[in-house]
Amino acid sequence: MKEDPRLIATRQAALDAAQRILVDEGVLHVTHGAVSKATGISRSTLYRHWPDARCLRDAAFRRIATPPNIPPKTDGPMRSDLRWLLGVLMGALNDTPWGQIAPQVVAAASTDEEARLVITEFMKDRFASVEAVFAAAIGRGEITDDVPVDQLIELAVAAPYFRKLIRHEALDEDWLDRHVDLLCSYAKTNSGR
Amino acid sequence: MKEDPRLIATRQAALDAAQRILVDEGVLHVTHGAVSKATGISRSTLYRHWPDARCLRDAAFRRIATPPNIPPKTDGPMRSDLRWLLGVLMGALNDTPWGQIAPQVVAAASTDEEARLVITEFMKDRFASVEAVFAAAIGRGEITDDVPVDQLIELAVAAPYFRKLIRHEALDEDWLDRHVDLLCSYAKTNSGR
DNA sequence: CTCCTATAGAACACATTGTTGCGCAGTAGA
DNA sequence: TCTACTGCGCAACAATGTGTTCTATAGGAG
Repeated sequence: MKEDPRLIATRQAALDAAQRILVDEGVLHVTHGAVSKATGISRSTLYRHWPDARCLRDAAFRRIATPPNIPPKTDGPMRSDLRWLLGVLMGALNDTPWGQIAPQVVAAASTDEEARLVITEFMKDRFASVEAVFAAAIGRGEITDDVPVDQLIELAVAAPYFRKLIRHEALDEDWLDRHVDLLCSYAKTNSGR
Repeated sequence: MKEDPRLIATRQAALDAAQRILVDEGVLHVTHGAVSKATGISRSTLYRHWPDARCLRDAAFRRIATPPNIPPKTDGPMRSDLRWLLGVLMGALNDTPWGQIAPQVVAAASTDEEARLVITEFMKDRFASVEAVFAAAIGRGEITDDVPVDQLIELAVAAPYFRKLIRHEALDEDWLDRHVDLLCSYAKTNSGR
């Protein structure tokens, strides 16, 4: 028993519009009325699919907030691996819908348990990627295992997020170079004490 | 020609209530109606003071987001100054209304120009405080002026914000000690190259 | 005391949110 | 093809929130 194609078409068109509104105008503007106006789908139909505003917003969030898989690169040298990985992260913040809705997910996480899970899982994944780079560097003997890796990981990820979400400063190649330089410099000068 | 005490009293009572609503229930619930119900002040009076909902919310935000004056401590040593300053910052994030509404300001700033101003001004102030510490350390010769101070300032502030707002991890004394250690260690080992 | 002005309160128009009932049209199964 | 089902559009509706305007009242300044 297949699903009625009308259901699928409506859901897809509505969520396309909801996603666009979420990115362009913010979560507050993702309403049944706005989606209806944008798509031509009647409000009553939208209410049948998503009983209230929260359901609709959650659906729009979930559509965007799925973290992409980052293929690991840990073949060294450390600076190269780190630069590549943080470049991917920076690119996601700059050029994908994720970067645009991240601030709203952050806000939601302060009151909403599910949003908090989404973001902590997301960060756990990011941290693991960075940790793999440092672990590989330790394995190659580039740095020693007495450097405070956990702190460096946090700083590595914190900087681009802080810069983008809170300061609204540009994330560009030049900044990234300096950021990676600082991380590597610290890691190396604190090796083998 | 003094200002009518009625004006002052009304503004203060209204903003007190608006602030409480903002912290307890979120920005969405900060409305003229809600403030009116909470204070007994009539809606028309509130509209006279803040012509629309956005003005009212902005006023409530600004009331909380106004940086408290941090008495500067730059008499050294650098580690002590930095530890003290970041301790104040951490305390603000942990124990003041600012820590509670910061996520909402971050989210609002992604689409709202006024909120962005609030947060960038706030950060400018924080950054200036940290910079004063480094400048004093350079003046005393603790570190040299070829250290990338701007980057260190950003990391110094980014870490607690990232940890609190995005990771929802604890900001405690132990973490702060390690954070300050790392910053100072980097600044000193990269002095006088 | 008198003038000025802030406030309270009510009435109003308007938009948004959410619900319900009905006719229509597209879909699936025989 | 015929029939039963179901999603959709539409209109009407209540409830709430937003913003305006008017008048009467009460408190403050000179």
